[in-house]
Amino acid sequence: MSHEYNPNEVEKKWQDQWNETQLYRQEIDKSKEKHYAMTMLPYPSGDLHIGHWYAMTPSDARARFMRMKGYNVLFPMGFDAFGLPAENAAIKRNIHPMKWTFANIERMRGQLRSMGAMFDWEREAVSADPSYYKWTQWFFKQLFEMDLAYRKKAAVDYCPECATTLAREQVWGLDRHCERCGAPVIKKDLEQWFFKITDYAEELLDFSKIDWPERVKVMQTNWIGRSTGANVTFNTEDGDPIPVFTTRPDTLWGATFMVLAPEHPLVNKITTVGQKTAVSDYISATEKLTDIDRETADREKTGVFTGAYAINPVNNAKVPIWIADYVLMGYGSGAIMAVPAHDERDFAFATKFGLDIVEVIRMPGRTDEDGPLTEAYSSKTEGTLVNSEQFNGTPVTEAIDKVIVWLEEKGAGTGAVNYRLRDWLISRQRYWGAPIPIVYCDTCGAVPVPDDQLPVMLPEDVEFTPTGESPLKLHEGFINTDCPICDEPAIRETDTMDTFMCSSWYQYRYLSPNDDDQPFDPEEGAYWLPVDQYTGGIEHATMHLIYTRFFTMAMREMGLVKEGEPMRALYNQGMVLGEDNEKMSKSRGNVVAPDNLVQEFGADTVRTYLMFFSKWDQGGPWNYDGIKGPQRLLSDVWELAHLVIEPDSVDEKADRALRRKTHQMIRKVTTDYEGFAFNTAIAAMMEMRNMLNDAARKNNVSAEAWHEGVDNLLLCLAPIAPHITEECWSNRGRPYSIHTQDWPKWDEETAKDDSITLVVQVNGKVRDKIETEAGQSDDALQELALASENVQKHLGDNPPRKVIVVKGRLVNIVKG
RNA sequence: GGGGAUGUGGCGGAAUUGGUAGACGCGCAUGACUUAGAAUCAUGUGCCGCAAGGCGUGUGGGUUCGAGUCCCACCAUCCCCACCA
Repeated sequence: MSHEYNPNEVEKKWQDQWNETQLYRQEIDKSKEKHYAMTMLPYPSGDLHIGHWYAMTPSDARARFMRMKGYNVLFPMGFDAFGLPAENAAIKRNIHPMKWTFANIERMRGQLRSMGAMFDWEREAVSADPSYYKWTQWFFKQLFEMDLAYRKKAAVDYCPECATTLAREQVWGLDRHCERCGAPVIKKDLEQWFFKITDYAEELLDFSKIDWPERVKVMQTNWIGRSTGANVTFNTEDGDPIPVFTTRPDTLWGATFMVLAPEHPLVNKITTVGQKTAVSDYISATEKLTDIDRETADREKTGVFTGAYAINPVNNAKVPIWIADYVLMGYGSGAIMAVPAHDERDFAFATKFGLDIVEVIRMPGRTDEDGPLTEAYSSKTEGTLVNSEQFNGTPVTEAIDKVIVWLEEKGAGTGAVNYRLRDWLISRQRYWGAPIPIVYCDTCGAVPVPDDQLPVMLPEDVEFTPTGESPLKLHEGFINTDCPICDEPAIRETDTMDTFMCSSWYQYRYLSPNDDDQPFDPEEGAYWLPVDQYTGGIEHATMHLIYTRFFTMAMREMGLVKEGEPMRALYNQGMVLGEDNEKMSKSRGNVVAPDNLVQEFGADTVRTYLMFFSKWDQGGPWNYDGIKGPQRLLSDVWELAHLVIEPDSVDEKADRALRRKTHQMIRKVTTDYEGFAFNTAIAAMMEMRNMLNDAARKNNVSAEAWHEGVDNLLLCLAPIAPHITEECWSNRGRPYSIHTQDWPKWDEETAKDDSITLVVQVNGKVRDKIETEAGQSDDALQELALASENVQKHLGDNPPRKVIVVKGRLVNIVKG
């Protein structure tokens, strides 16, 4: 039996065999506990990137581990197949997006298979398939009927390059560029569909039911941006109410002016004749500003007086109303009460325009003699109220609540919560997405397409223009239809849905991807849901991972799921970088192509290296030399597994040491897999390999100890390197398949060390190391330590002042 | 400006969570095998020092018998959010 390890041959052989024997068919089995493991599905860009391998193969290893531990594991795969690149390819290369997408999927399926992952392809879901988007549309209708979808005209972020609107999350960077193409994003007034994700802001802030990384929870919390305070209504002199939100109702007496966003609907009405020109000049100047300029915090404040005044409801003071671009229409009510003494921005504005600054919070230690404030004082924890009538002398810490109570009694305001989270804009002016199933009728308004007419199919006979404008808008056959209610001629919605809509519910479609009667089979759902372990990149923290939570909460209202949280546990992997420690990119020329690696090293080696070079959540640079370590490990495992061992004599000590190592390895690998620490698990298996190598060379261990070691090494390695372990297992005459074997158990007694290295310190510095029997009493260890020659030398004549014994490990002697 | 994370040999990274710093791997050095190389095997490998010994986890302080780990201040890098009222 002198066959060489040929990875490509072995991998092909077993991938075929697994396929034939349906080893990875995943079906309901109520005799077993279920485990729904899921890794984020890829976009079919055409080529599998090493990043996909990095995201998916450790996730696969974890799923395989859970399977061997006895769980019935569901580990599906699919494609998030709608989206812009397909359309861009269509425009550039004159290929239909559908053709492009499905060709890519075909190619990527093959690449994904080369990973040797345990995906159940029977459960594959493809979001661009009509049988899938039928249900995406159905969900849109459900949300519409639940009043969670609405249409409004809004100034939305628009990418001129992609010719479509973007969700706020898809606008990136200080310069506010398009997530996809990098072009600067502009504002545009359009009628758009929104989902009321803000209705769930409070529940989305509650992470108590899920075990997600702190980082993601913090990012989502900041994104939702809850702040508490009060809504207070100021009235103009003409009696027009201007509601404002403030987090500092305690500073109301210091509100010496108001500022409205230039887009505020009241601006036109209240501006006095004399200020008309100045105001309209300012508004058009603002419109010309890019968002880059407008939203830079350290920019000098600009603004203009409207000529109008409002009445401060707490003291009836007459305060001027200004407009300024530092107040944003999209947050709160688009208007603020300005308290220059206690808000940095208002202070800067008041200073520039010579507006009154009234101190209403007295900072501790400050007196009247200190003169006017030189900067805003905004502490929420220190200071007391002044110039605030009956509240004078109230500490700030109590004042906020007291003022709210008083405002409510007086009818001037109410306690309020405000969120930074906006409703989710889902309309896209693009072709390659799920059409929004709405028909506009002159008499009946916006009417949802009846269920029996779903899906609203994307027409295939479309022409793409270089401008990127959606060809749906030009497709007469698509646009013109009849109203489902009154049967009169009507017009179809030509926008399609944000692809995040498709990926918000794919974990449900996997349950029964071919079901034509419902989004998913409830029986499957009852068994598999929710997802137990989700893995994927951190970049989705405030997008996909918020959307899918919202979606599931809404699905709970629809009665489709029991729990409002889609994924119980989440793990974020890091990123593989290029050899130069930089993000991989074509322009840098540091891209690592997995297909070539598989050719050269085999999938098992690539998998092992990816899981070995760093802890999974950290990521790190790829290194072509570094892959040699895992490569040697696997070729050694191959040799060891095929070795025939016939010891002339057995060295009891070596035999015992090998058995101990075996059980220590099982223990270490088991706990490491549980915590996604594949790197240290592999290190433990390498130690095992080293010891087996040594035993083989010396030929001094029993056949029992040897086979126990080799078999358990194969079992431990199986989740990471599924092909080579299957082949070795099979060649050793073990039953098919290694992947359905029980996860090995370790014996604590066998794993126990029988000797220890006692570390002896004097004043915390290591002065001796003594090999001694394990399990001795503290007193015995202390005696042993004190007897050390080296210790005596360092101790001198004085008796030790103190001796600390760390059980079974260390003795520290404090000099007298 | 706010929030979060990270900093350990030539390199990737370990460290039972306050108890031997540097596991495991790469690389390197020396040796073996070889006509030679590749591969493989053996031994060594934090730094300074012939040695005894000393120094060492971004920097400076502190707590402790004992600190990579805890506390305070600072430096550097990365990520997220950002005129959010």
